[in-house]
Amino acid sequence: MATGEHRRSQLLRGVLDLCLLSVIEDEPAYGYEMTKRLRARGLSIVGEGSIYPLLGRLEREGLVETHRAVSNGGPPRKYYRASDAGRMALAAGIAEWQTARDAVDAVLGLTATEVAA
Amino acid sequence: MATGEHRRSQLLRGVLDLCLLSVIEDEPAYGYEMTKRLRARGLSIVGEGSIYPLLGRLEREGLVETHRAVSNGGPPRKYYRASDAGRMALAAGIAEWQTARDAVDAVLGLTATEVAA
DNA sequence: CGGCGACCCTTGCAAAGCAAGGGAGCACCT
DNA sequence: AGGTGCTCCCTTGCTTTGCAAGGGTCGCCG
Repeated sequence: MATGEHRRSQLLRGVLDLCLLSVIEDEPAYGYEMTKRLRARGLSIVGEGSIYPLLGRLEREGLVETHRAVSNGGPPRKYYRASDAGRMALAAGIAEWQTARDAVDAVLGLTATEVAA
Repeated sequence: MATGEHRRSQLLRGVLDLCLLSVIEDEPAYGYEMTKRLRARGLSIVGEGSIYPLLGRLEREGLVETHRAVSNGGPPRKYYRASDAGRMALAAGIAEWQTARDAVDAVLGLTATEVAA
């Protein structure tokens, strides 16, 4: 089913970074855990391969700060937390998302009232 | 720069084809006009270069049917209309979109029990 | 003492939107 | 009659971005 799984990946384009920022804004986390959090909140298809490069980019752009801490069983964890710039970028990104989302809803004829089924 | 206009392009990933299908489901249209319709409904950044390749793919996949008709001033218009498969794909795609949209909203903390705008 | 699970990271890949470019037919103006 | 401009169609390369696959470290349990 390329039509199903695959489209969902495309839909995450341009939002995944926001999701990551949002998740660590609540409280810092390490990569492995972020995938679990995302999964728990409904984004079920996000794997590690997707977020580590992204996390690296966010760090490079100064949107997140990192620090290391040991774990009880495994290599040291790398914790990520949102920086001030990260929070601002998140807020801006959320605004963009809302705008785009509403526009798409409008085009698709989903303008309110009707939910599911 | 990259943060504003650019992100919006990314957000359209995987939805543009649905938007096109939706627009021509209302009533058939030719490419040039679709961009206007999308623009009128809030998707302001969609250019011709984006939709013609996409339209070609939709036709190749049998989701749209086409026919030619003369215009009063210009080359013959190529009209596109949704096929049965196209309507089904649209319905399926809309469902995917809703799911993904809700998940993203949840992660971004926009769940907020209906702001009822 | 060897394997397993938690945890980190990198390298290719493919999809998809966009900018830019190019062309044809018709009407109107000069 | 000839030029100019609008409508309309289509193609080629580029870039971004998420994903699959693969590999590595560390500590604990069997």
